[in-house]
Amino acid sequence: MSIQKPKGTQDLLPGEVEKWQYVESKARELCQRFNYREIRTPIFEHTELFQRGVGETTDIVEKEMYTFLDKGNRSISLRPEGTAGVVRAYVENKLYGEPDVSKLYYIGPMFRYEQPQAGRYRQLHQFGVEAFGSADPSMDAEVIALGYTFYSEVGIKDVTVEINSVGNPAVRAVYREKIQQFFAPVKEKLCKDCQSRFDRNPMRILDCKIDQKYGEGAPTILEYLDEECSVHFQAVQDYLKAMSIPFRINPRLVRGLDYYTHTAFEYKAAGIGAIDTIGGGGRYNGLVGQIGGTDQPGVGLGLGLERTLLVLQAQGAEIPVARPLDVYLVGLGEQAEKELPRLLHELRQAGLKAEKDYLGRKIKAQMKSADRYQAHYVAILGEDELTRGEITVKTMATGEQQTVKLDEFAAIMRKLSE
RNA sequence: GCGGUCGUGGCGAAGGGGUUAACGCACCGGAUUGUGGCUCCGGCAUUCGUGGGUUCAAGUCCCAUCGAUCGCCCCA
Repeated sequence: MSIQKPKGTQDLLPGEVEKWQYVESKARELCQRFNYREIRTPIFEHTELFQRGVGETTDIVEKEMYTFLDKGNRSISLRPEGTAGVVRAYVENKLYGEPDVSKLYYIGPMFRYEQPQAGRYRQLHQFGVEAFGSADPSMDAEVIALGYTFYSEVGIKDVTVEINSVGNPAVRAVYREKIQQFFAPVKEKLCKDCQSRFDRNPMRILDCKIDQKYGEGAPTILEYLDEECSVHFQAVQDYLKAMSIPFRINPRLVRGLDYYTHTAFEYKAAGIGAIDTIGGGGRYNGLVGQIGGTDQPGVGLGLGLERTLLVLQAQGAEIPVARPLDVYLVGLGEQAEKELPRLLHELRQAGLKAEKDYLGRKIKAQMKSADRYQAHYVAILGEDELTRGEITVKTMATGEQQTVKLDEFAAIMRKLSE
């Protein structure tokens, strides 16, 4: 058996890759309008960054990282998400010293060692933004709006925005205790997943499909928000309403990363089997300080590009693919064929998309090939034309033919193709 | 990490122990000495993911392994 791609990875072949280019260009163009600038950070980092940043007890760090020792015996991990690396770069390059907030975006691969399924890969791609330096709720709202705008401009219909406040560490500690108290009496009746959630992440029990009935009437974190948290959360909502970004409050929304404070949000859409989350993010006010910088507030999001494309496909969206050929060159006879590379190059220099045969096939097969490429014109150079210094140009749609001077060929083709 | 289903040509897909591995699409050649899309004719898997086993005989049964796919935990 020949070598295969590693489990959970994909080859993006021509025909598919154009869709990625389309989505990526939409993201870049959007970021420009929102005044976010691109940042490119390494695909691998010191493992410690993710342990400290993402959180030691998260699933991502506990069981999903690609970690290895390099030849210098350093523990290195492929990045499982984008925020930690960007925060590290922000701190290391002292971007907090800039006169304004830092608004950054990235597009690139992330790696998680998981069992693949619909919409889940070991190498996945995210488009993300991070905004540092402002704790203002208008920043949260802007980031949420940016993600929503991305989905709608890329052509996805029916994206649901869910938001929640996860408070601050003090609020969460209190709430965690309350929720454990609430579930303690029925702990033995919960499904086995929820029994383990009880200690690890009790808020998740509320999310469980099996134990819905036990969750009824459970306290929500919103009831325990302190003054500051609840004012912030209300302001985010007000801004979203003012921007006409539809959203719904989901007090049970919990994210899988430890660093979130205040606002947490997710984008959901149907069409990828059992998975409905296509992107998410939130505010992370303690993170920059934890990574070692002077403490700076931040808010960001990460959107899954595979999931974006899958939902687009499920919705039957048409994504522009390859553009047809302007000219296909056919040569008949040795002498004429020798002229083709030069003519082809002239066409291309004139800005045209042009092609010829490289397999020594007969004219019939070459015409067929031109047809497959949806060539607008086929230019045929035979011995007759060559001796007269001319070339025959056939308009494929009509079948009409004309003869043009060889030395005016590229210029004429350019005019015809305008 | 766990569970279900599946693995036959470039693609889709029949065949479910008996020995030339259907068919469709695509592709290549010809009918048409220098012209595409339609039609007709012809060609195109020493081999059924890989390894081992059962059998006189194995795509076909058994085991293992790898992969795909879907789901669980969790997430993009």
